[in-house]
Amino acid sequence: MQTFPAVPLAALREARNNANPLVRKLSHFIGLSLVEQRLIEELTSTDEVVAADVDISVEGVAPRGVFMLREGMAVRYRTLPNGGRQIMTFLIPGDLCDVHVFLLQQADHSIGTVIPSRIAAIPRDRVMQITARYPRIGASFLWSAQQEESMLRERIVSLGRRDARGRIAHLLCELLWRYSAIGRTPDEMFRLPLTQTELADTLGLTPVHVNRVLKEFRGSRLIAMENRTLRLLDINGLQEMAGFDSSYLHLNGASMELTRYLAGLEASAS
Amino acid sequence: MQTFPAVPLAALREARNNANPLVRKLSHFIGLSLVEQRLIEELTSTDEVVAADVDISVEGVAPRGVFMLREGMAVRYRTLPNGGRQIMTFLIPGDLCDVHVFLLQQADHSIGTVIPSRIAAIPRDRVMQITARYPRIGASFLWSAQQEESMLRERIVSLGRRDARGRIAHLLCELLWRYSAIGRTPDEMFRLPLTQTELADTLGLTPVHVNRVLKEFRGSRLIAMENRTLRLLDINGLQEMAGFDSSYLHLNGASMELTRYLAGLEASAS
DNA sequence: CGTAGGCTTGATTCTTGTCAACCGCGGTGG
DNA sequence: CCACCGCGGTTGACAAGAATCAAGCCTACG
Repeated sequence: MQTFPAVPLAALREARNNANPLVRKLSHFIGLSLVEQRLIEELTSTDEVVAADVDISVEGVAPRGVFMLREGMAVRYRTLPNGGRQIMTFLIPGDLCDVHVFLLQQADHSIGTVIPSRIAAIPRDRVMQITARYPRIGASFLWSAQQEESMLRERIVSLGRRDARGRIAHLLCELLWRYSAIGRTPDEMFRLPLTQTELADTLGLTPVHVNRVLKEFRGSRLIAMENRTLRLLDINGLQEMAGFDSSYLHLNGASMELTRYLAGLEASAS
Repeated sequence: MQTFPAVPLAALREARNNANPLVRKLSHFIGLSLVEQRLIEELTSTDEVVAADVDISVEGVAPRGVFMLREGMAVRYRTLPNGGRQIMTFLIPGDLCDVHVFLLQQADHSIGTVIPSRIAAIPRDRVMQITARYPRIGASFLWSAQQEESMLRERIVSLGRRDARGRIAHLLCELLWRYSAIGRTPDEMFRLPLTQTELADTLGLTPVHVNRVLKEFRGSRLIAMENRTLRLLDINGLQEMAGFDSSYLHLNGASMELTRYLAGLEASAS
């Protein structure tokens, strides 16, 4: 991570330990000042409880506003004419939903919780105001969208060119990295609240086959599961099996050049 | 498509017949004024010839500037440790490349031509200026990015939940719709300059299997191929086989509400 | 005229899907 | 308090879709 005079180290440390998962996530891209952190916290300050298996946004209807997932887990998915469904993405705490979807007449997929969750509804015009006024926040939101898109591409690679083992291993590694980016992976362990059917719908497999592969992973001591909590025992083994390369997550910060450019914008805006 | 007083019908007609494929594509989202059309044409006025099988942007290095594909065809792809490759997207004329990638330190995938092509390099600061000054152009670029993302999700659905026939049929339908959106499909026919290996690398199949399915399609008179030009003989049959629903391409225009909102911005900007 | 890349085809293998049954647990209602 | 129910996980037997291996063919091109 590049530090730059514009943001003091103390602010950086603060961001990395911030209780707000969005601030933590964004801090992997750019150092946010304390003011910027407060603004993001305020932007995502509402708190709404959503039960498990509830659709927040549904295919075919005009998307409702922007929101951030605060706690829990949600999936983007699409149901097919033949009854099947495909999960495209997992939303974990700190994930923003579709800052730009308002451009579309209707959502082309649904978003639904898989476990009880909490979301922060974000008024669209506040987003507009803040991103216009604070270019670094705007840039970090765009970065977040780029990261999501990159994850979509990586899923395409998984589905197209990895076998069942590789797909599952890759997904587990991805989740570990993402949880770790928001500071929620003590001991390479995280809660995996997904049913095997949900995993199958994500990975283009059947629940039966997912079960068999997980069993194999447990047998070869790659993972361990105790009451819905997953522990990755052999991360290197999993990463190798998956051909996992974390660079697609872009967690290594903005370039010096961009950081400087944004600092310039910041200065001229205020 | 919603017409709105801000843009006269003549301009709409002009956009729909514009020689610039980007203008044509964007006109499916929003009616661009003649001035806006001229600006986009000017923005994409440079012309650079690129041979077949040349990488325009390569994985691991900082992305070069924005460009538009003017003629030909390119693919986004990633090569895997084991030597395989996965194509994620096709770029056809009018496709913009990564208005926002400059945020990333390094590209997570490569972009390369598959046939001789022509591209228009676009200076990033001109994009910034124009999108800031002309919100409708800015919005249409964002729409274009949303559309691309939507195509990524649809590919995930294909790879995850459609069999070989469905995947191929879906891809052909998608290309037909996209070519038709830029006015290049006389008689449901278009040039398909891809080798079967490239198709396989897109669809998560082997070249051999792609060959067999195409043979079957020809046999059942779904398609016909004569010297590298493909004709879809039975579009309904293909769409049904694929479970194809074009709404993910979002070609049906912006909502009235958004159109009005952008007109407002336009007015206040000038 | 020779060659390489791409297309075509057949024989065979194997990964994954399908079908079916059973288990165990948590919730619910009698 | 207990029987019932349903969902999710587990396992086995079998089927099928796609991969693999291998060879021949055509054509554009040097």
